[in-house]
Amino acid sequence: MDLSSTILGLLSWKPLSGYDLKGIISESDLFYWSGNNNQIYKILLELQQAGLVTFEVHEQESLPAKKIYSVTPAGRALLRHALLEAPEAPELHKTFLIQLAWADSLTDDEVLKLLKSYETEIISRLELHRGRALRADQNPKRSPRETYLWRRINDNFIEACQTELEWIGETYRTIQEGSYQ
Amino acid sequence: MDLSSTILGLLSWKPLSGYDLKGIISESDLFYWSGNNNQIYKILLELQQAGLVTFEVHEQESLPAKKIYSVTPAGRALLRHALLEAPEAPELHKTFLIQLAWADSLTDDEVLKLLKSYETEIISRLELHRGRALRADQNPKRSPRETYLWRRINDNFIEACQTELEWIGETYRTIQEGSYQ
DNA sequence: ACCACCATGTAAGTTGTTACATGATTTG
DNA sequence: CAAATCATGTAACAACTTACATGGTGGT
Repeated sequence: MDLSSTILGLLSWKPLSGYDLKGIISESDLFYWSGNNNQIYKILLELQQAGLVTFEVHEQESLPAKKIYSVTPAGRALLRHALLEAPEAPELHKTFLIQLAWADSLTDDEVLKLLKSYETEIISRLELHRGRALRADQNPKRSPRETYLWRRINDNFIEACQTELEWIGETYRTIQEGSYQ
Repeated sequence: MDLSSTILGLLSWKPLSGYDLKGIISESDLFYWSGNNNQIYKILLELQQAGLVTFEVHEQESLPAKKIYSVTPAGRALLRHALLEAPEAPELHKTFLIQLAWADSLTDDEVLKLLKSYETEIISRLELHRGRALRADQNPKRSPRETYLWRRINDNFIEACQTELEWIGETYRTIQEGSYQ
């Protein structure tokens, strides 16, 4: 699942403009790309030239015109193919753990302070995902199963946060007590 | 924590060649970069030109000579500075969840098959990290705290796998029973 | 007045990937 | 005899980021 398949997926849900896609991608954690113009507009052009998407220009009064993209049957076929590819294990980019890995030159106090501020960071992520569970009305809900899967995807992020918080707590206590000796 | 700080960290542990760094980085999940030559040798050159590392050429009989890099005091100072930067929340690249997000066009059976094969993938990751806990003799152990932190970093990956497996199990059962309706 | 939002796009740069080149030595 | 390991490095390309350009509308 790369960015173009993700865009195909989004468009298979409902027709969207490049600007819409940018907004959705840059706000989500699931679609982890930055959502910058350069990539999105370039991919849309490529998809369109490959006959996987088409667009209609929607003129608006007092606002710039927008190109609303939707998936062609060929696009749907390609997406389906991509969805059946063998799942890959997640890539976890936990830079904080790298920080800890080389923390030997830091004092206990400095390490504890880092753990606390990491905890704050994770808590705010957790709040974010919990909030997202409530206003999930803009999620795709084409079938009961899809509604369920989207809730489960959000749960996945919530559970990851909770596991991380437990890990932080245990690590913090042990260092504070010096009981690793 | 970017790749150059990571390399500084590795060299602050013990002097290493570019080839060593490449091996360590490409085998680890913690240091999530691919560990390709192009980046590593380029960064080593930059670090050296900035006076953050130095190298000694070690000639070997019947093997190519190697440049063994180590950190200078300036390099250590910069690393310490990087270690005290505000921790960032992890970036989770779970492409499988994106696959599920657009799985509406797949049958229940196809989704279940994907979940099973994702489970297999995660189990093998778990085994990998469990194994790594046993032969952790090549980890840095400059202090009891560092030994502890490296064990905890490995635990973090193990716990993430376990949480993922529980999530998979619950999702699988619910879809199999159709009890999301 | 200034900033944000809408909506498209481009330019310039950094980072990251795969593949190649060299060449001796060891392993299957 | 082919492949992998050791060890350095380069070339060509793909992916990604930040910033800019345009220009009207609406809010503080």
